[in-house]
Amino acid sequence: MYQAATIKQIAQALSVSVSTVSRALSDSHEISEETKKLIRAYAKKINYRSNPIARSLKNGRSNSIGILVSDIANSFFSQTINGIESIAYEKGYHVIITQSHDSYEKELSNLSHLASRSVDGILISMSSQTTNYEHVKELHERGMPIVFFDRIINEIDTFKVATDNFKASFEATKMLIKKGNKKIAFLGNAPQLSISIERLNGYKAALDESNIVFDEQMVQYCLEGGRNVEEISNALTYFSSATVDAIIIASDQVSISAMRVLSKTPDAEKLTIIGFSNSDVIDLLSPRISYIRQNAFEIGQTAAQMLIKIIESTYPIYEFETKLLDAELHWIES
Amino acid sequence: MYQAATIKQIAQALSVSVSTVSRALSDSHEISEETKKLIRAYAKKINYRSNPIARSLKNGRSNSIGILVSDIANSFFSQTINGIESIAYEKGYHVIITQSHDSYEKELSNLSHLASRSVDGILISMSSQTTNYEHVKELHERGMPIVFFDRIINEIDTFKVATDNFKASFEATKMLIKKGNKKIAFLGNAPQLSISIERLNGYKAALDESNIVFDEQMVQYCLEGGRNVEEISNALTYFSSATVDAIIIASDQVSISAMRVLSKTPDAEKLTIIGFSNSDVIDLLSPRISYIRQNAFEIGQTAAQMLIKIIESTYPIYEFETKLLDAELHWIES
DNA sequence: CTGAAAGCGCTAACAT
DNA sequence: ATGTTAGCGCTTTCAG
Repeated sequence: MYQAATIKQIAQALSVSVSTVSRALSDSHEISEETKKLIRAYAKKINYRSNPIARSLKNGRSNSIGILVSDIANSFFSQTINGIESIAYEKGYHVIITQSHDSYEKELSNLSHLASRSVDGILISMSSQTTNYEHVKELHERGMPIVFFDRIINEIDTFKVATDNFKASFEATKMLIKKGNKKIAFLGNAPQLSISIERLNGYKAALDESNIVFDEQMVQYCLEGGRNVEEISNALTYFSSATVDAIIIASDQVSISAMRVLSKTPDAEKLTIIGFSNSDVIDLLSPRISYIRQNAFEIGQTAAQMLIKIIESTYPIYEFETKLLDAELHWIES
Repeated sequence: MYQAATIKQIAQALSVSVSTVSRALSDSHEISEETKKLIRAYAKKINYRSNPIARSLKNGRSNSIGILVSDIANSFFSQTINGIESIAYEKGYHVIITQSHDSYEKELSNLSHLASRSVDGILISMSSQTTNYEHVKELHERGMPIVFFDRIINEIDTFKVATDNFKASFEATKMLIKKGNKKIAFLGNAPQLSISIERLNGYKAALDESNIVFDEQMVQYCLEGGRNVEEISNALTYFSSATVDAIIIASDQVSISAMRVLSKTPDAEKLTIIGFSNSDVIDLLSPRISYIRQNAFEIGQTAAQMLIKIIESTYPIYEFETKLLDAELHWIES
């Protein structure tokens, strides 16, 4: 097996103490330039690299952060992760990615896995099947730095980053109205998710502003977050039979799954669809779909910056900010 | 700050020694059932979790494996990662994912990052811009367990897993020929990649079997692996002007980018396209494209199993296997 | 069956 | 300017 060099070996080889080596390598001012040079040269020669695990044990920090998302195959999340990584890397942190696949059980086990002190903080986007937040609360109360992004929860007071979902949904709905659609339906992810609630509120507000009466029947949810195509198929069939003009789809995965269903639906062109999606091929799908693209990369960057701020803060932080970023509406004339 | 419970605390609280606690928690046979029960109960009560960093330092293993892929947003890779995770999780390993974004520099720094972070082994799919393999060789020679998947290299003797690219490409080309296409072009990723070479060979063999003379002019490569749309656009324009009947696209990312270009090309329907792709919406794109879907999840699982086998092997391994998995050809009649 | 003690590699307070 | 020592949390001989 591969045996890495240690400061002890360097110390013995040069007949100095380990502390001298340690200090020399961290460029301490209390070591003479000569010895520093000597030690650095030898360290380089035997290709010494400091053991991060030992250092972690010593100073109680692992210099790694955990990420919990529902699915990395989801374009929104893979883009967010790229944003997170760009900041983490720059600041010297490793990133450990875990996926809940929208399962509460998986979320639970991933969080406890991450929490067992191997990460300095966690970036969380909630699973769509989670309705009980005790596990996150406990983690937070025990002092684990946490930042929520995308699917945030109000129950915990910390930094949060997301798209301005209300605004994005409001504007999308207004656009649908402006284009002459009368009967507009809303198809969401699980109802307790922040993204579902905020996007529904934006939708309602837009209807309201145009004096369209909100109709409870025009709202359907996908409890399994778009994984279950049948769920979506049922909702779409229901909307069709209710002679809906347009649908706003409030989730990336649901948008894609809905497109799959619609591609096999004869009269799909009659429906105007606008969906939240960060898929890089959303504009190539048929039938055509207008879409709302979130600023995923920047959401990731912001979340990572916030988390590292908490981790590196010497004093406890009591003032937390919730940052909302604008999304882009891409209207496709059909 | 968050302070985790330690075995020391348990020991003091129950007036036993730390070693007793350690042994009790690892279910050693030399501890009485009574004390075990007592200790486990208290450990559970204060929510004790063993500190993996301390354990790593002690036994020289981190129980984590590193992954290096070009891009997690690529469906093939996100599916592969899911396969890797399923095995890793089951066997008690953490997974640290890094992306090269097909850059040689990034690959270099990620690998040294992973190595110094003391992962127990690394799963590698080479960047398309890498032509010098010294960095990987050195890592391997220093004893780091490595398994290559998808984009493998011959220069290093270890376990490897990939699609049977020759066969997949051979069959796809045969299908194109069978469907009456005469002039068949090949569009690949970077030419030194194993996936490019093997798929080109399969293409050549199929032409050969049908007595079609191989024409060097009918082969184009994308040096930037599909990131640069212009590169692809040029290749496609070139093929068009050469009145090609069909194109086989030998890379996931290139397939998607090519579709983007073709969606804006007037006579795109005249071309028959067949591309390697694991995108979950490939069948919804327009124009229609036939596709070769790799068994990504299983590739990931196999690679992870191989790596863990190396890591956990007590004796050095000298016999290495290269496993090739079949892909599925999805022919779409247009 | 249980305890004492060493040590994994590193840092830092406390000597000298 | 350099050395000594203790200790981070855990496992594992070695001693009872």
